[in-house]
Amino acid sequence: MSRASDRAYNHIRSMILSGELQPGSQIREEALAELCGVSRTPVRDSLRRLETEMFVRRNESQRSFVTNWSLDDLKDAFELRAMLEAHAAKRAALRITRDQLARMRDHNGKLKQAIDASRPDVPRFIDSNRLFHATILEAAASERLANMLMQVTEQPVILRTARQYDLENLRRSHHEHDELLIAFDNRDGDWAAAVMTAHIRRAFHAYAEAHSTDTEIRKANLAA
Amino acid sequence: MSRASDRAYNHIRSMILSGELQPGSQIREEALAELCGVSRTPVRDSLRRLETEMFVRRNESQRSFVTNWSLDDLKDAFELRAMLEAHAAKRAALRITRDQLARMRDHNGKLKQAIDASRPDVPRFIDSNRLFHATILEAAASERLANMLMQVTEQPVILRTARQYDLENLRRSHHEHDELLIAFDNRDGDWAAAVMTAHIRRAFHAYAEAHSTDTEIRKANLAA
DNA sequence: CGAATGGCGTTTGTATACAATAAGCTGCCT
DNA sequence: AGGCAGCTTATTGTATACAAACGCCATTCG
Repeated sequence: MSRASDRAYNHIRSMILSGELQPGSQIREEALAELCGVSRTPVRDSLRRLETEMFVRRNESQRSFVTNWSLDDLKDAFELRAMLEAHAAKRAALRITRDQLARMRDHNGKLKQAIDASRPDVPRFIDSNRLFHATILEAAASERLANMLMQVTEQPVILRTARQYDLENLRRSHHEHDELLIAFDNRDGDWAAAVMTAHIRRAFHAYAEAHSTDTEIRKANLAA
Repeated sequence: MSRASDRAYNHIRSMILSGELQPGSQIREEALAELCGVSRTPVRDSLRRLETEMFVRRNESQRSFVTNWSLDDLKDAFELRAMLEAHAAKRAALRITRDQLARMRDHNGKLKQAIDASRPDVPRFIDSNRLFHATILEAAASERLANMLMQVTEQPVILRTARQYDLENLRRSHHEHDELLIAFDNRDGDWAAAVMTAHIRRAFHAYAEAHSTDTEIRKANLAA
């Protein structure tokens, strides 16, 4: 994508994710265009794209609004993600090359280093984690599957999820990755799929728990 | 969507599906705009949309081309579709209402009538089939899932698939739908998912067989 | 003779003006 | 007072002009 379009897309997306654009609020193309310093044309492109990614929705008369996520929506997205990633893992187990496997080991090694540092290095954890999963997707060798997973893997939500992991959860991730590697080594697709399902679903529950704590804290603050 | 955009989208899509725009050939926005009788703006929108649906792909320098499907690509799409529809069936089995169930029965009844006519009425079969599956999706109550399934359910491929079904395959579809209804009646999600998986995978193999026959006929014609 | 480079033509990207549509308001009628 | 009609304004849709990027071809230089 080109410069203005990219800028608009990233800008709008980050405004949504940061809460600068409130969930449920209306979005006007011209206002965004000014904020992004571009014309309406690339803004329109971005909105269409964000719409397919479900960050934005349009009402029956074509007005755009920031999507208001419910916990159920998130659960839905995670459920689909778990299914798709498990499928990817299964495919990957049957196709993965020595080189890809080596790279995955490397990523998981770096991930462990990030945890084992005196203070856990969360950004590094996140980056290694991303590369680890990206390699699986590469080994799965299905462009369609990759596209779909992108749609359901809201990087931002993931990111917030990881930030909220406690050390225990980070360690679990590392061990699950290790088990995945063994399953891959054995070319056992069903095993890989099962480990992956567990991996994603645990992540969701860790997120949901942190989220509900958040909500309770917020409620408490409001009550005070 | 609005008039010009709609027109462009449908026109381009049907030109791709009919083969009027050959797989692999480059697409120029202005040429399409003329063909559709609109300006480039709605054409661009349509191309972006068709790109996410994988009917069109763009090279690294933003030129657009009609996607050239391989049998493997189709297999991929069907595999994902089978997985997603099975998931939908499972969710539907746990949520479906009396009314939705009644409508499904009705659609499947009409489908049977279309088969039982003196000569099978394929368009009516296709329509009832579509409504049957749409009702499952409605009962599954996941907008995300519905969106994803749309992406992987190339109506046209489906349509050609159904056209190539022999009567035996149409009857099988009817019976599989019947079994799905029983699974739904029993609120047995796993049963429903299993039947659905079988249903979609059978459809794929029926298609692949017909397709390979086609290919052989074409080859024979070329050789002659 | 081959490879690099520069310019030209083609194609896409962006901005902007104008058209169409829908929402909201105002005032009138009941 | 309530609701509807018609107008006004806000917002999106479409067309078009211009800018930028890219590929292709020819020409030149090693």
